[in-house]
Amino acid sequence: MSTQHNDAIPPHRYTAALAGQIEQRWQDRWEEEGTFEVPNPAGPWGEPGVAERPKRMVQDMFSYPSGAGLHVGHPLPYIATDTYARYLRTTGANVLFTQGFDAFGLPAEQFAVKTGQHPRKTTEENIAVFKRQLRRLGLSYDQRRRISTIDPSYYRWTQWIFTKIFDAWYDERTGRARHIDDLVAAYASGELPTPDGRPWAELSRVEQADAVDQRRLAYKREVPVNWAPGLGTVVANEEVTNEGLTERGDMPVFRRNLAQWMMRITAYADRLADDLDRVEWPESIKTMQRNWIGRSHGAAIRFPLGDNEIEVFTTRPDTIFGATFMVVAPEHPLLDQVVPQEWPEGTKDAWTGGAASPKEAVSAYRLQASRKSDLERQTDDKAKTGVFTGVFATNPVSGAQVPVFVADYVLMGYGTGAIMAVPAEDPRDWDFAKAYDLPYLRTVQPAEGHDEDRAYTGPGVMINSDNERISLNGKEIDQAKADVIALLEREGTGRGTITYKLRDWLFSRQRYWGEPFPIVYDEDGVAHAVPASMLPVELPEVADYSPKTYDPRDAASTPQAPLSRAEDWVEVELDLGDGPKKYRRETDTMPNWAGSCWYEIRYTDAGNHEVFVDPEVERYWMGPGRGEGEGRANDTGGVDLYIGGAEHAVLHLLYARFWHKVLFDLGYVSSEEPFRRLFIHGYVQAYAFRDDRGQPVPAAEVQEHEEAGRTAYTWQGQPVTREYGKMGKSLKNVVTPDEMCEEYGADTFRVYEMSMGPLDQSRPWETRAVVGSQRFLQRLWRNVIDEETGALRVSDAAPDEATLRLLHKTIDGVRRDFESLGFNTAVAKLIELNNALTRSEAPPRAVVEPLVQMVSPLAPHLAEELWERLGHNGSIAYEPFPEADPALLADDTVTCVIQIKGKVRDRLEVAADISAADLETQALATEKIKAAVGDQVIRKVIVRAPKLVNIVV
RNA sequence: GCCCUCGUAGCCCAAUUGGCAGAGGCAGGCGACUUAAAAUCGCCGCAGUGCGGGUUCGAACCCCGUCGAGGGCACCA
Repeated sequence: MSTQHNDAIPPHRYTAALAGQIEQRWQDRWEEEGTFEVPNPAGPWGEPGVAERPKRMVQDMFSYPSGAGLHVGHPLPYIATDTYARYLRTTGANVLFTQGFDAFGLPAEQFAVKTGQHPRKTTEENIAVFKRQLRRLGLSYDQRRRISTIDPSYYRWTQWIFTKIFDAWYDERTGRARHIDDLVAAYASGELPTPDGRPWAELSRVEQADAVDQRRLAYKREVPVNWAPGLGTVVANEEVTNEGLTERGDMPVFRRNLAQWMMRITAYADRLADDLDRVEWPESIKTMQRNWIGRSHGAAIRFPLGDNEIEVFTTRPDTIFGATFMVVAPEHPLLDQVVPQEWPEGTKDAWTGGAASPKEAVSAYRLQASRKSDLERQTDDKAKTGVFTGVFATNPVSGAQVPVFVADYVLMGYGTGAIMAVPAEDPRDWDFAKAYDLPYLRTVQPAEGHDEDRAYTGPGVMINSDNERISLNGKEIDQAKADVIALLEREGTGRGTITYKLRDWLFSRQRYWGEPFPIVYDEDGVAHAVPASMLPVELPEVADYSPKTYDPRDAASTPQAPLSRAEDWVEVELDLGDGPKKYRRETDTMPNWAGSCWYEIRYTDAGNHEVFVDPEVERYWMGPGRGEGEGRANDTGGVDLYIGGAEHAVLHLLYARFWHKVLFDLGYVSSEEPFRRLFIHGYVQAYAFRDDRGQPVPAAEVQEHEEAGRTAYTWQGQPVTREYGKMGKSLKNVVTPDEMCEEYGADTFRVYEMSMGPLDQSRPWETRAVVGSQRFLQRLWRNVIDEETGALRVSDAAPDEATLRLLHKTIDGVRRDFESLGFNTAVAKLIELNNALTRSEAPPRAVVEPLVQMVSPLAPHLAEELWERLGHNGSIAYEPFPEADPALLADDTVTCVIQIKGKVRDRLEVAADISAADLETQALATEKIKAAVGDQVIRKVIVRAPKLVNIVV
């Protein structure tokens, strides 16, 4: 047996194996000692004096414990928040940092349907795998605060919040939510009219309940959904293919109206839009939310049509003189009343769809449109279809008679389901006008060079827009809008309006693996909230997790949720205050979003089983004016730093904001927003390689060659092509953190992830480059520890001037980088300082110790180990971050560049505090400059002392 | 189609935010150590910032146009 290989490696080298031992040891110790458990000002984890301590709350978005485990992309944000949290602890802050699991959801349920395995079992197994993988990375979570949405002790409070939303209504007069009792009182006193205007006392019990339900923030309503009888479930729009089949199983989908729980998020549209101005989020995400809310100011305008009228919504009332026709949605109710028997005079052939009469044409078109799913109507290519309805309406401003069409590019669900079509200024109307031989009239002067064969949507002045009642010509668009609205309101033909794209949130799911609703129905079908004392309503065991399925083509069938099979659970006798009575439980469950709508609040007080959060605890961690919010005007409060991916830019972040605002209105939290500062991270992506048949080949086995000056790739000798994108099993390019920890150690992996590039940018993974981070940590180790003997190498001698200056510059720079999440540049500065020390025989302790401290947020295990070997007893985690000495930051002399017309011509060593006049004199006097200027006339000299002089000749 | 990011050396990325294009890492080359190799250490950078214009004394950075990559939304009147 040969031991040559082992002999070659010094016994105390920082290898992956040694790193592994060190990492394991410190992870155990942190856990035993509860190093990262953080106290609260009150409640179960309350400690005296905490309320006065500065705090920070740092959080990643929930992770979903999928069965596939983690790849190297997943931990990127976790390592970043951990590094940041660790840095914050060294600045004296009380840091709340933990992580939990968003563990309800479809994948576990589908697995359960397939295998009969209880979703709780598979989910908990997945969570265990995740926890093991994450533990190995040394993330400094407060383990006590880790929560999982599937725990009854958590979803008890999710249900409780639901009952609070159910028991609330939005009072438009005050612009906030109030308890439902206030609504009953307002109805009873006549302060608010009942829905049909009759006095409250005259309504029956069921009618009263109905009147209240109509204004609840959580309410039940018949809404159109995608019903797939073959699957027995309702599917989301994105799960329906272009062919109108389900993505999973290719089952037919039918549009059906079903009673579903809804959340009245539209009541908060204005506040959700306006408060974006008060949070520190990336502009791109704010824009996406604003677009999603889609608040648009426009006008509702009534176009007379015989004895009837069509009300349209438009954002461009200024263009009303250019409205040459109108379009209504196929579902528009007016079509049932106004379509005549015969084509009127002036009907063009193209308008009729080949039908003998308008009635036939319209009903044929409506039938055709009804067969399309929403998605089909939207993706059906750009071709516009429609038919003439046989009627003309009157433009209330210009007086023109305009033909009315029905077309499915107008949606019943938005605005009024009818538009005035202005082809000259709207591309969709333009397309329709071209297809159906309709005229256009420009009312905004197009910019120079505009293609005459296209609609013009840009700015300009109004043209062709005047008559005896109004003149818009020559005015800007905004002014023209205001003028038209004023005229409409004066003449009673329209009004200025605000509409939103945002719709109420469909909150029901016909699934098993979700939170049960805390709702029961009495014998009249009236819904009652389950009182707090009876929560949680636990998920019952069922024999079969799948919903009842039907013949795939049986459109008339009705969904039966999996919970409805648990009959013993559904039928229940409760005493809700008026004696024991029989009730039926709601059998829908909540959507995946519910658990992630408030988890940040629960993190702050996860051990409290009396309330969902102690108000004092919430105020401390999330209240306005604290942490990052200190000194901020009009601060909203909320988590100090929330990091996540852009895929949650709209839905999760909007829903969580909505719940938070309701809780704020009802007085349960002091913060107005859940996340004061948001940071969106980039993705770790990867190259994938395909052979000539387009099949992915294992990326790790692909070889790189130089071929005719270009890089070529081969796998097992055959050429393959490279593409860039996500990491995934099917692309055979997955690299896992486990492999990296095995091969290099967790600290190396952490440093590499942080040094790859800026956190907000995506970048490709390159295993080959990880060794650079390992070498850095090895050099650091070697600067402290002798590889042969294991002895300390540091000296107590004072560092030289240059090293000392470098140290203080590094401290200053690294601190700034940590503050701004610039971990890649922080690592570069630390490598530079470390490299400066490798030249030294015995590196000075006065430099080594601060270096180890600065490395500790990035490579915490190694830093703890070195800190201990340097003779310190406690953990390095709370050692105060080194302070930079300002006197050592400023150099005595600097290199000044001298430019002529912006081109560098000479350099000058000058004192850092040189005056502008002296510098100019010196610069003009150097030989090179004198030669370069020659006899040219100096027109101007720009001096930026002490670094730059620019001479303009 | 619309919106948001990003294009700097063979590759990943810096550049005190309008002032010397190069901090750090990978790969590569040369040298030292070694019988040799690995490891380690030292040294080595003419890419002018995707492309075309503009503003400026001065542009990687600001503006306009254009091409490419990634992400998001989608007939929202």
